[in-house]
Amino acid sequence: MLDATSTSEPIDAQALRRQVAAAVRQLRARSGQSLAELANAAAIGKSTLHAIESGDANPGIETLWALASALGVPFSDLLEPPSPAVRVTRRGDAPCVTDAESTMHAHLLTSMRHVARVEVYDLLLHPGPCRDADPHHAGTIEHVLVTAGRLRVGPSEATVELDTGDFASFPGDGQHRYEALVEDTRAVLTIEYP
Amino acid sequence: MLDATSTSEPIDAQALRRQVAAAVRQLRARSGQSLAELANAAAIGKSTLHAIESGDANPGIETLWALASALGVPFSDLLEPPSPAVRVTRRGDAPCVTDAESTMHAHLLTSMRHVARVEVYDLLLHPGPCRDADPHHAGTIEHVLVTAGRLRVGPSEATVELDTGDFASFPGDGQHRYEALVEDTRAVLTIEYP
DNA sequence: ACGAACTGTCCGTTGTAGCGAACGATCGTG
DNA sequence: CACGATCGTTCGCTACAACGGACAGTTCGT
Repeated sequence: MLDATSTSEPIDAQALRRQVAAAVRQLRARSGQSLAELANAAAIGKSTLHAIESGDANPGIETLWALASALGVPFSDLLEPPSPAVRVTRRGDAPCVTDAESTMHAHLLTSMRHVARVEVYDLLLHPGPCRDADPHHAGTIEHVLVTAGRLRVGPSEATVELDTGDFASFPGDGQHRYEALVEDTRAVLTIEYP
Repeated sequence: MLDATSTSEPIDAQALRRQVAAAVRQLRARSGQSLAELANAAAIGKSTLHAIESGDANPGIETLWALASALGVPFSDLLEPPSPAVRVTRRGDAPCVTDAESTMHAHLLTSMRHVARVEVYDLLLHPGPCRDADPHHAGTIEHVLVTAGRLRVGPSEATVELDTGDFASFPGDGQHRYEALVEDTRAVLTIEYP
């Protein structure tokens, strides 16, 4: 019901510029490109890119689109702050919706918008580490709800421990782990492909 | 190395302008605002808004942000084409995937393509009938995996009984029912909005 | 040590995004 | 029918986004 589209939204123009600046700098650093290289790849001026990265420019959407294309990321990655590595919702923390007769209690765990594909898995795990054989496509996000037992999940460098009823979301395009901590651990896995 | 992030992307600047133009026109029409009203609400010039809606402008991100705010939609709604019609491809059986060490058994329950929004709920139900108060938008589909207890679900005229571990999908835009048959029935509900 | 080839930053110029004001079109109302 | 009100449109004007080129601070080879 309640939308609450996302997290911290830029409120003023200043914050918006800083957000774009930070995103571009970070993405360019990740790709290892130099300022001139990226400017050339995106077919924009070096000074233009510099101004954007410095936060003292209000780039047009065409310029920004060229940048996003050259960086190989969707448009919104430049405009919205990156989501944290792992988002955990502990049992009971999620907003609860109850019907009139109070026969049903629904906890909204997550909401995905504009996704191309979603898969839902029923997971049964035995204790022991289990690394995903094939890393998924860039941009995939995994959502895990533990329905029985205890589970350690997340990106390899930042795993979290979930109890029964806990929920977590994390990027699935990098190295990540699933490790049941007790016998007969069960979970529902929802994979979100961009 | 070409992106191919998602669906139909604007390839050139021309298409991008037309996309933004169409989105703004449509959203403004939906909100019932006049051009002058929206321009005033977004604190931008009427002529600016007209140019954007006509597709002969390359608006800056600040202008576009102000527009998205005034329209009450996330930024990306103006830049990415609206999600195409829903086409649900349901997999009847649940193929089982097992990793090398046999510590994890994953059953693919369903796969949704090209959906605009997906919500995941953790459900706790007490025995007794429970009719959904507000029927969802046309085209929504609900997917239910019972993780504990027994549950009777489905469209009011065709409910089915699910045991623990069973999974079902059914349209959620009509009259439908949730009824736990035993105490402490739990389920994971995935709602798929077109 | 010395260029050569880079890095990112700072100018001068130009095209245009964005603005307010003026414009004709359309619609009710006295 | 004439009138004000509102619709979307068009027209200069100004500010600035975007450009190429010049600039200083690096890491390379030889």
